[in-house]
Amino acid sequence: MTLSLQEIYQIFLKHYGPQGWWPLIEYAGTNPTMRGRLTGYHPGNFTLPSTERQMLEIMLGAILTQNTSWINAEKALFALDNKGLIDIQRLLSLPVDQLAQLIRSSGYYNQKAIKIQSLARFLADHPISSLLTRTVADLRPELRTIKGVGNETCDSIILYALKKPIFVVDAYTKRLLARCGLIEPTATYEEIQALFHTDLAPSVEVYNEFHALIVQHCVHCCLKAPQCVSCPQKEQCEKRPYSAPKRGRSKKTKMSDQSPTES
DNA sequence: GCCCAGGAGCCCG
DNA sequence: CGGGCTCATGGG
Repeated sequence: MTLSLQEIYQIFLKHYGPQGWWPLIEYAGTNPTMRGRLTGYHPGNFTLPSTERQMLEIMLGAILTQNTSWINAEKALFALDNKGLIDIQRLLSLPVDQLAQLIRSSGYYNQKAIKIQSLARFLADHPISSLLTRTVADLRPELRTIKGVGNETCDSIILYALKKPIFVVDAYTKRLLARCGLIEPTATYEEIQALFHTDLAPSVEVYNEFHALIVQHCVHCCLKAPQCVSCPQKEQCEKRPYSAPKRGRSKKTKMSDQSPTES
């Protein structure tokens, strides 16, 4: 018998506990041993973010962590904070190459510098205070016009920065649901998201916690090579095979031939 | 050294 | 509209 999404949520919450997302550096920074961790920043506190500064930090983190471990993204966030750059106007006035160097630890830093400035440009024209009064349906298509804000980043911004109910789907979500037999491996982002929106009543708290729990579960248990022995729902999972989508490395990127026969 | 991480854009059939 | 390629650092 396949589990429902509600049942999976309850099992994960009981097994892993509240995750305290989205991580905010002021909560990590007070205790150096917490840095780089995905959990424990402010578990159970859904009043955050409470300031526009924290909302901007979350939006920046959403871009910095694209296809990148949180620990590397967070280092870049600390670097920006140290320069007083978690600020829309300062981000815009900084030359893009300097911004790129500051966020080097997050990888793809040239692209992410452009993405961050395109986000900042959008926010300069659409103040966060004005975004907070709008509906999800209204917000989504407009945020998607920002360069570097795709499906997941867009929904992370809406849910975690603006605290409006939309479910964030990521590669982990797809892997988990495909293995459990709740979706086909070919399911699209919208199809997977619709499943959550249909089966769960709209709730910022539940969507927040569930997505964070899925990440926790997939990082520690439902890995590329699944560790089913430690899975809290192993009895009900269909354990279908799932091969991860290809990650651009199929062809070797040789930087070795820099100068064949230079004069 | 190798594998991988909370994607997105672009280009192509 | 789906698939392949590119972008890139740092931790395990």
